[in-house]
Amino acid sequence: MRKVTLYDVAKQAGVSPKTVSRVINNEASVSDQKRQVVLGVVKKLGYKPNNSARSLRNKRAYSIALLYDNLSPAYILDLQAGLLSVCEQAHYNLLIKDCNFNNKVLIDQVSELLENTKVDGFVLSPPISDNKSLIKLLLEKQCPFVRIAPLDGSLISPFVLADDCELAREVTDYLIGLGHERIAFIAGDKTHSASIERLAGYKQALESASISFDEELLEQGDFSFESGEQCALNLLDKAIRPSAIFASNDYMAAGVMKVAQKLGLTVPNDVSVVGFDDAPVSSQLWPTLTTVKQPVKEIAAQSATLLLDAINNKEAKHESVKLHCELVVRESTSS
Amino acid sequence: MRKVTLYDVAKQAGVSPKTVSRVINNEASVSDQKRQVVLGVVKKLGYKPNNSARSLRNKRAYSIALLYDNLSPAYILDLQAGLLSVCEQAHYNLLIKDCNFNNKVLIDQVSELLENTKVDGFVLSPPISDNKSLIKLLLEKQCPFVRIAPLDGSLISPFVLADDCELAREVTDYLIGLGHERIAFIAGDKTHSASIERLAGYKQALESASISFDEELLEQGDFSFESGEQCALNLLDKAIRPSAIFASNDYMAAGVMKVAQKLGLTVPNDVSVVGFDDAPVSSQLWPTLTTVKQPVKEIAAQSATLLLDAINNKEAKHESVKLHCELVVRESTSS
DNA sequence: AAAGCAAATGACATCGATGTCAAATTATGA
DNA sequence: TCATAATTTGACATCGATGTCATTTGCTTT
Repeated sequence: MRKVTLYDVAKQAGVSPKTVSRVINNEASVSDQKRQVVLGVVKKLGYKPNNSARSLRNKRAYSIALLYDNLSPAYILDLQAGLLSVCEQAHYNLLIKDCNFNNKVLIDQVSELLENTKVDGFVLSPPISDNKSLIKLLLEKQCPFVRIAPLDGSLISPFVLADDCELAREVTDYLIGLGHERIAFIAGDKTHSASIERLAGYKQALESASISFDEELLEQGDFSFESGEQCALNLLDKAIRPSAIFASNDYMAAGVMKVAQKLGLTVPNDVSVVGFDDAPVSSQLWPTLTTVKQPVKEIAAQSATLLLDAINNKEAKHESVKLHCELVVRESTSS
Repeated sequence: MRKVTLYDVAKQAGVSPKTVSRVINNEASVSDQKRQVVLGVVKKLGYKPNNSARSLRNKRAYSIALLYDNLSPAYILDLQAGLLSVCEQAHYNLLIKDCNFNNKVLIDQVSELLENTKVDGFVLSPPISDNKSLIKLLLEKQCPFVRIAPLDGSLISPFVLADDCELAREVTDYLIGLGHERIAFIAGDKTHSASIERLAGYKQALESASISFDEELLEQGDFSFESGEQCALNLLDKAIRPSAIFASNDYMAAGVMKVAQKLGLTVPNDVSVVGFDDAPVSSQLWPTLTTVKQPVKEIAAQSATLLLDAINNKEAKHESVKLHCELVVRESTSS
């Protein structure tokens, strides 16, 4: 049983191959009648277009690439899963590219993907979403791309993000609701929009509750476990300890828990701790960590959808989409 | 500047396109003289063969697929990185396939990859490495594949694994060296060879040290955090507690730590804990976890190399490769 | 009913690499 | 030296889909 081609479909349907091609590609000038016939035969024979042939003719690879850097593995894997779900539907391939290297190499590799592999579009995950030289390149080459959680909210491309600010506000409100007033905040790497947004949400909540923002209670981390430890040391060493610490990701929160326990403090009795991201570690610690779950798969799926839109409809306007996060209350917080 | 094709090279080199093709594909019957000339021009023009055209003609996709199931995200990401490093060199694509679904769907999806995408080979990661129906399918279709850490050590395909048994022995020796005698073991999911091997190593070490194996000290987990908790509860509830617990992965070890701490025990003073895999969590706990680091990237790179060999040299004999793990001593163990 | 025009359709060439097979070249042996 | 075998080499067709452009069909309009 040979592979069915366009020609097989054409013969069965009694039309020319070109007409079948038109139907497959959803082109305009085909009569409804023939279109129906062709679609029928396509279904009957289980015809699937040959990607190699299409690529050859069209100079397109029918594939998109995900560029990522060393964030949390679980986050990256969820992104991949979300992208894959859409790509499979659309018969696109997903290429993955670990960009854990210097900028020059990144640019070279992306150029190579554009020129040789003819990748149709890119998904940039943070912090690559704001890589200036990369974005310049993609804009110059007019290659469609989508950014995930960019700092730069201009519509140079579609982008997708989570409502980090709102949820940070909600977390802080929740802590305030528990009776906390001295709530410390550990900010993350400034090159991620998430850091900025989460800090903003924290400040907003304080303001709504008329708690004045105290510079003393703000520490600057970089999303790593070690930075969490360091910041926690600074915070817990103060004359008057904060009664709650909100770290802007789970790795730093884990660092906080370690330091607290080392200092003989009990979480949450002596100090409440909150993280962000719902990384695996948040349910593998004791006490388990109250945190915020981002809809990472949905973010990725949306990104893929927007990207495919942009690829197949060059005139489409760029959109941005914001998705909802969810507070996950576990054991590391109490009044 | 148009893309360079075979024809451009042929013209410059003063030979026929077919000859260039022969050189590119390393075929035999080309005189050394012409071969040199062609290679020179190839380099000079920076010629890269067009994958779509090759695929179309050869009915091969120049890509391999990684099949994985929900193990630890960090493990999967390392596998991907190792595979990518080899694939990029060889100008192969890597497709990734999350197989987190039932067997029938898996088989369908793999068939689809074989028949439509024309994937050239597969890398099976555990526990898929021992999926009977999948292996049957691949053997029938004569599609090359490599298994990572299979239970079944027969050479139906090349396979790559880590020296789990030796390292489990080394870990146990290390604990014995610290003076421990009541060393408990938490086994992992039996469908992973790692579980079997790690248990074997543990038993061997006991035997060498003339410590008799005590059924009481063996618990059966499934690699999850929760199973670690459960097993730890069983173990720490005994009349005479074990003085050390060796969990066969880090997630279960994290579960053990949680339970120990909940019961008011101090790690490592009251009980030493060891994990396996060097997952991120092992350095995000307190105390940090003594564990074993597998060379996951190297395992993946080796797998890719063996797979590409098998693809490009159908007559090649199947090999198996075993790679070394490394004991990482951290804070969760003491005498 | 004839002319005029838009929409639908198809013939053919093409994308880039390679298999097939025949021609040209070189090597071998008598 | 010449016939014959072995090796190189190249002409041409082909993989499957689609762009180009010419042709046909169907529909207005006068």
